[in-house]
Amino acid sequence: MLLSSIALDLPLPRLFDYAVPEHLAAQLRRGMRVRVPFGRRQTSGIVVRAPFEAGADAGEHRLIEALIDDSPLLPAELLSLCEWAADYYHHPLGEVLAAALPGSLKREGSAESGEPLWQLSEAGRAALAGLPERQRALRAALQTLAEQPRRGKAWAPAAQRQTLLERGWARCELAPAAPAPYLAPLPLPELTEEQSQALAALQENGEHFHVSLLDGVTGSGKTELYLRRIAQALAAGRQALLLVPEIGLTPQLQTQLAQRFGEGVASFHSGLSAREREKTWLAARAGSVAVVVGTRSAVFVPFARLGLIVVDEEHDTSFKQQDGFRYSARDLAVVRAQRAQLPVILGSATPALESLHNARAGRYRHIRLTRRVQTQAPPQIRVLDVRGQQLQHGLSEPLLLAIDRCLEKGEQALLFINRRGYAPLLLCHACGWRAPCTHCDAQLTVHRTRGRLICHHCGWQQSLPRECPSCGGSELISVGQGTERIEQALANRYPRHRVERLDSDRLSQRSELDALLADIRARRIDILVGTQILAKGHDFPSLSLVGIVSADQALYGADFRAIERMGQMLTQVAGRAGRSGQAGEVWLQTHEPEHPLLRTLIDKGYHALSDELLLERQAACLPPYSHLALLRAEAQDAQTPLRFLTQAREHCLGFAGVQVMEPIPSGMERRAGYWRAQLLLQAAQRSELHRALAAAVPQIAELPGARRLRWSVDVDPADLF
DNA sequence: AGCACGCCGACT
DNA sequence: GTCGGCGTGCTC
Repeated sequence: MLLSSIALDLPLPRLFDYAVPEHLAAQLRRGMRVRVPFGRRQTSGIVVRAPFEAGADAGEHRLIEALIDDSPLLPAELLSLCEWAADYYHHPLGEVLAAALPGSLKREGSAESGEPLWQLSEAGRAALAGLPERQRALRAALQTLAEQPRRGKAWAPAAQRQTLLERGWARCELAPAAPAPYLAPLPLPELTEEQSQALAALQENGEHFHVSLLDGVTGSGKTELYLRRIAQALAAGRQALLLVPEIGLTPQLQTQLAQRFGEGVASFHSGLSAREREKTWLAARAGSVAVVVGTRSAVFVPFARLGLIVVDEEHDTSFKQQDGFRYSARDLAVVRAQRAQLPVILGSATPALESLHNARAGRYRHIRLTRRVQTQAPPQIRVLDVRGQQLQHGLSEPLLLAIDRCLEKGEQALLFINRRGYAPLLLCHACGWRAPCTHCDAQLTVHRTRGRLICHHCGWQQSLPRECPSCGGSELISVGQGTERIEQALANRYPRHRVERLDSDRLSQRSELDALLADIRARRIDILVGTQILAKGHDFPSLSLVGIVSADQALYGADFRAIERMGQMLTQVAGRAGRSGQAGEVWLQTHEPEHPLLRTLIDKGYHALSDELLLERQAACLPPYSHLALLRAEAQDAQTPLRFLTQAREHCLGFAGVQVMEPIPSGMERRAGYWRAQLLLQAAQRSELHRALAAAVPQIAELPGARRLRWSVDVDPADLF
């Protein structure tokens, strides 16, 4: 009896073997979707192991009911990447595959795209001689195929094609679309000397696997180098994948891509409809789209002839999926490139410490761009010691005066504060009551324009109270600053100038963002207030002043990556200043002007900071000098997660080189009504950590309590909360 | 995850 | 007497 292993979209760490009906045996191949009975229902799955002879001990097997695809929906390269990822992240393969498929193709759904290519098999050639004269139609079909492979369906009637497949006399593959000829639009922007050298370095290993860390200050022209390398891939008849942190926020990049590659560019991100995503996915697979630009999940888009992967802003944490299947798209991009033997470029002005460490270790080629294309001087960060200073809504007098001067010169100013809303806390002056979220260990944020109190952790909201719910007092004060408050304060101070706010609250609609960015470029906006959204790759041509309202939050951050993040964010925001001709000034308000790491960043820059942080990490045995995995658990009461993790811990113990900490409540223990806890595993060698997880995770899944709570494995966690 | 089976509390 | 709560077990 022939069996085939099928991956089903279930949270179970195993495959299911089904019996293969005779008439399907010849056609069934890895990567095809099949319909199978499962329990008392029907579901669909993906063939992971092609038909194999059942061993003597084979138990009972139900029959595969039908094929959904004529040819494998998942190309071999992608399927094996998913298998690798399931293994590495210790996540069920069926769920990994579900994450890799666009929603509409997860179940049934026809995947007709491009032309099928039919070829005669060895068995078919052999059968040709022995086929009786009477079966004229079948003979004719076989004869046609024997002459040459055929595209499409017109070469034989459906019945005969079906028979050929069933008997294994023919195979049907997706025929790769012919590459569209790539014509470089002229003239291309001229490269600086430094850019030319970097481009030469990027080309050095040709089209084979190598990782280039393109480490270039903001404005040094990394994007142009991506475009050149992509153009080279296209000219060689290949396709390219460009991963970006958040696509909706980078319309400029989209425009540049469209200008350079025209219709050959397609995007892939959550802002698109299921239909649009499916279209891009299938077009890339068929080879009929040249460049795919997409967010995290685009790392799973199949390609007929992938030739290059670029990860822009590789340090960005949005490449890490934060729930369910917790993969890192940046890391998977490198693995994918390695397995497919392609070059990959990781680009950033502020590379992750992991990437810098890989570059130092010689695993990545480190290519640096230190000069800006348009201005000579990088912006100088000036520290504003605000201790004891009179602050107006968090803004100090010197900063306000700097804004005055900036506006007088007719230039634009940008105020950065990494907090949405009006104020992070509502406090009763009479009794000290603070507005809490009833579902989280957090305060509600005041949103004055909407007249609401909103929890930024679970989304819960209520209307803004007029009196204190605790004592009835009427003096409720907003403590601290958010973007709304800064916006309002500046609008009041500068009534004749236009002040706008840019944060995720304002970005409900894409058209709004476009209009806002257009207004900024046309200098219709004088002051822009916003969160880290501002740091992400926008060019503001006449921006001469950047004010960072406070850097202090990050300095007290509990996570071991807090300072690294702060350095990245401040460097990225500061990089917005002075992009065309003017030098630009950056002011940073802080209560900790002497903080040594803040000093390093300001006086010597991000790379000096990262050098120091790497030393600290080495001394503390933290990543990238060790490897972490976090077991997370949450339940509706406080004890269940800790109890579960205590049991889970037993299964993690006893592996050489792996340290298993005690389970502890998470940084914010209660969130969205759930009590959360975590268990940290640490190992000097990745292989040791992997060995422990491979043994422990299936056992943990079998724990009696495992079904009464939510739990997950987080390999290479982005944060320890 | 579904979807069953199975054994204890308040209802027509 | 039964409707239905969710604990436990299984799915090739």
